[in-house]
Amino acid sequence: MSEIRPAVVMLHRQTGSNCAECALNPVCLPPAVADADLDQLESIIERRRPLTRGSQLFQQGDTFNAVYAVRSGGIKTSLTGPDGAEQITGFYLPGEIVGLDGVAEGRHGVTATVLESTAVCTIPFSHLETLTGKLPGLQHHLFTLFSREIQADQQLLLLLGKRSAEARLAAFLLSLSARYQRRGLSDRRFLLPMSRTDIGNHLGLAIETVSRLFTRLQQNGVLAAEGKDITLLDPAALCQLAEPAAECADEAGKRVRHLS
Amino acid sequence: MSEIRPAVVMLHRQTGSNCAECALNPVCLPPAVADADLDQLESIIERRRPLTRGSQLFQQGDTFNAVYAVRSGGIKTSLTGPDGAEQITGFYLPGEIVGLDGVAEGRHGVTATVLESTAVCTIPFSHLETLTGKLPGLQHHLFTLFSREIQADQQLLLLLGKRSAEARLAAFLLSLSARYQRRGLSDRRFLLPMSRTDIGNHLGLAIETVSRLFTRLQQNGVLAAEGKDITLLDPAALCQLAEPAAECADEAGKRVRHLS
DNA sequence: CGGGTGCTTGAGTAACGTCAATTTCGGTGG
DNA sequence: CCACCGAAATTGACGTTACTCAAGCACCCG
Repeated sequence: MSEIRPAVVMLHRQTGSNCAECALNPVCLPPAVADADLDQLESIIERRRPLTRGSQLFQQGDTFNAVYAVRSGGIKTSLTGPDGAEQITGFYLPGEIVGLDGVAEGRHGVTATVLESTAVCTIPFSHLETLTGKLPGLQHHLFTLFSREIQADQQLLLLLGKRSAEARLAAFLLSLSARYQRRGLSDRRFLLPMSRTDIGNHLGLAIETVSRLFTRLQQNGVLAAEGKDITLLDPAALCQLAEPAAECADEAGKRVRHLS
Repeated sequence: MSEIRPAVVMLHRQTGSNCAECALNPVCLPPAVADADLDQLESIIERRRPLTRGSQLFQQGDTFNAVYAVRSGGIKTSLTGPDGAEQITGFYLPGEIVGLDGVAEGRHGVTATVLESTAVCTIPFSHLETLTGKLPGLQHHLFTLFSREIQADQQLLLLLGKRSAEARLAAFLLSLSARYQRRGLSDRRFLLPMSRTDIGNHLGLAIETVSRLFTRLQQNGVLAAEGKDITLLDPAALCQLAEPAAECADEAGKRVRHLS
């Protein structure tokens, strides 16, 4: 419909074949490593050919060998209960690290599934661990990544435990927006790498509820959605919805109240 | 009513004034450290006088300096949204480590509040980090602790996203039971260190719902509750409730179906 | 003994889930 | 390029779970 293509695709070929050239450098592992040590890090990283939609990086219960940096595309991690109920615990965008949960028991606690054609860097954890022993900066950075994962999960707990369906979806979209912006992409328009079903699952909502919410947000002029192509028309309003009674950063001095 | 006192109190004076003597040794930091190196670990640990109920170990937003090992008592961590909504993200029992989330931003992402008279070991993180650089076993154990925290949060996500109120409470009680057992205490009878309000908050339920559930579980003979003194009469039934359609370890060969 | 806090119980309701019927989209082969 | 198929998404009607509001009770601490 529009001539402008969403910005997501831009990133694909900017990720070079080594860390120094990689466009994701600032949001991945390397920032904590001095240039001189970068080749040590690189020597342990394996790059595989792109994975196709629906394939799995690892499954819940698999022995834990490596963590994975997403180079392009997207990954979801999900947890299956004994009764078969599945909860998507997170979505991982380029530059983010998947699989950190597996260290504890030596087995992965979640299943990692590819959302769209996706390239990853495989980082064998035992090698990484010996390297962190030598590079204090890298060790600290790895602690930071663990810690960030914990904080993300806890933010989601707040969302699932205390927020309305509307607030959950609003917060989710804002989170994606911020993460795209951090990678130098548009924070106003982006392509959702996941289905509505996945969004609903992740937010603890029925898919029908998610669908109705998208419809409502469009009716209220907060966003425009053409399938997975999302444009945030009024981020401030979205923020109001996400965090009732919070002071949101407003762009044009307007305050927006709860929409019916 | 009964002559038997709940087992929780037993632990209090078994925690010696150093790691080697500490009864929690197997569930805390030291298992990964050779005896020869234990004094190095001890040298960085500070032991404070016990904290009183309601006091705070740290607050959300405080600069991150240390992590804390619970020696006796109990701690809750909670996250407050911009609108004031509060979500309790976890409860920490003796031997568990609080504060790992703070590494990422250098500030604590949660507030840690004391539930009952509680003693902690303060472990300055910068010191711990230099030590982990020297002791690979300790480094790995620390990664494990991070990872375990992530897995706990993700299990809770599954609970909040996919389970009924009844299943949430059942799973919560079983989790506590297992953790007490791990510390050599009774898995059948224990004292809840937290209030019903806290339980409700943690599980994303209204306090009235929690209260009603306790009543119902007692009517069904699954457990007996006298205030915070809980006795699990039928753990297998509780497990059935926690994980619909799962095969629970049953003690007497009886299968229990969903109770109305 | 009083006041407060925490817990229980009941009645009414709202938010969200379930079920079901269409419609749209994306991929595939003719 | 178009026709077709299945999966994904939308929309509506209805049902249920768990929340809210409200009242009463039990317990702890001063």
